[in-house]
Amino acid sequence: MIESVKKACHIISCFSSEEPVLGNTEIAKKLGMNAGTTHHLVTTLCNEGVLIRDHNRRYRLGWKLLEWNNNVMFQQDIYDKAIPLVKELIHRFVGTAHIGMFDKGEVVFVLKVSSQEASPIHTYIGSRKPAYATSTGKVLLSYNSAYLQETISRGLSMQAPNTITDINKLKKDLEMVRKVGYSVSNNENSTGTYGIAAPILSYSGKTIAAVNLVGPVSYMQGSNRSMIIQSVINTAQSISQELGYIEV
Amino acid sequence: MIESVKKACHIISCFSSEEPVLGNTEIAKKLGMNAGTTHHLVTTLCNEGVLIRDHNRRYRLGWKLLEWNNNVMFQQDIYDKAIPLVKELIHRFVGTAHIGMFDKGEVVFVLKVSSQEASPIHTYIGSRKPAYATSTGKVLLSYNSAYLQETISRGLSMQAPNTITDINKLKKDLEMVRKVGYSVSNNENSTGTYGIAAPILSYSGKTIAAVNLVGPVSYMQGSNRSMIIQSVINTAQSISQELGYIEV
DNA sequence: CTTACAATTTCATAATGTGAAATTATCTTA
DNA sequence: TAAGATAATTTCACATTATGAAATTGTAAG
Repeated sequence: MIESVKKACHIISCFSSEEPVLGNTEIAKKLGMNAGTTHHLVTTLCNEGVLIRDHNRRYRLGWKLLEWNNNVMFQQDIYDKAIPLVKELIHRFVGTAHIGMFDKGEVVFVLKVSSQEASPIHTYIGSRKPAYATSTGKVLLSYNSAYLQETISRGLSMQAPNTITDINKLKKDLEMVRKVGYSVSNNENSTGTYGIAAPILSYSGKTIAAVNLVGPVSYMQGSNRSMIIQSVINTAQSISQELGYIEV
Repeated sequence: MIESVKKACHIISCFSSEEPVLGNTEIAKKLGMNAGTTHHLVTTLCNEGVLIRDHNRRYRLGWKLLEWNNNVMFQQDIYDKAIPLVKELIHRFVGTAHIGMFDKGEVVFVLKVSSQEASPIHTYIGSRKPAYATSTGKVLLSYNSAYLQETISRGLSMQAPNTITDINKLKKDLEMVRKVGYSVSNNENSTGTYGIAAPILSYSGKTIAAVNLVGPVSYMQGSNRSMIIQSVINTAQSISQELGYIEV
């Protein structure tokens, strides 16, 4: 555990959409660090292109991160192969599709695509939601008890009217997900939205990600609900096959 | 200059689309570092979520980078304001539009949007090209002599049939760019493509970025060439105005 | 011009990262 | 399946390096 590297990471994490520009002392205060130390770290990060220094001697995130990010994308085998398949989904129906992966009790969205007419959804690539409160998350939990354990240990809290906050109820729900092969999130994560998700399997048959389609409750529960479910499952299966998974 | 942070950055930069997965010793060799030291750094980066460790104990880039990246995006004032304007451009014409900014002798593309029917262009968000060989780059060079100096000092080399490799020729070209207010790259950067770029100015009137439209030589030089030029210039001006620049 | 606050630099000291070597794990090949 | 080869990980003494208090310089506001 190398302290200075850890600190450097924390410094980068200080920046957000709310606070895109920070001064040296601001950073130091936020992290409870000495201003001199902070300054050394910040200067190093500037030299590496990770931060950029203003003419006002304030700091912002730099280009290096864009470069790194692209490599995260490429690295995700799943990514390239999934894009066209997910796009098909949003052309067939109106809504927003995500691919989510599990990390530390949460779902991280690694892909987001919306139909032109879709109502806006508050997610973005890289953003996170509690696993137990999302359709993608519940798929991932239902196929991996270690994930479930990790999630439960962090506690369940109300996110929207129907969030499942009872552990036994959650386990029942996940059992059902395993049985039917898809998960549903109805007003569990944000009010008014309804998601349907299905598992993406790696070549080895392990559930490594989930695709979903999210839309307004009324639309998703409407006449083509069963068609949507089938399509989401099909998309997930196609992606799995692209990844080399062979159905038994 | 904090060594361990510098090293950590270099480790992250080791990963690329060609080598998305690396082992500890591979990294160490690539950077000429001790394997033990590398291991400590890599472990720290894993704990921070910047890297992910395989079940084979090999490493890939992690989620943290996605999170950070999103903040780079948000932070770019230019970004939010520019997207709708650039989209207009690619709806009017067929092609790929970029916004590029200068960094260390190169253009970094911070935005890329293509028309549905556009032929693929080998760029992506975060990718780089030599400044002297691209339309966006030449705009940035023509308004900033420090940029030009930096670029020249790194040398000019052939990128495509028409790349300008002579310093004086380049200077002449940049003079013209300043005069007409836009730049043209005709087979200078990749064979068969033609780009037209115009400057984006900040509130203070400084050229901070450039927009371009890229397409096949035949199309771009065709009947609506002058209309394209005018539109690119207009787009650039609209973005500048969005950023608070007031024309004198 | 003065005051106040933030950024930067300095420097002695303590803490921390370093790398050679040992150990353990994994993969290859016979 | 065992032996050999290669890679990952751990250990530890030492030297390097980061640390933070304080001094200095820079900047903004009144």
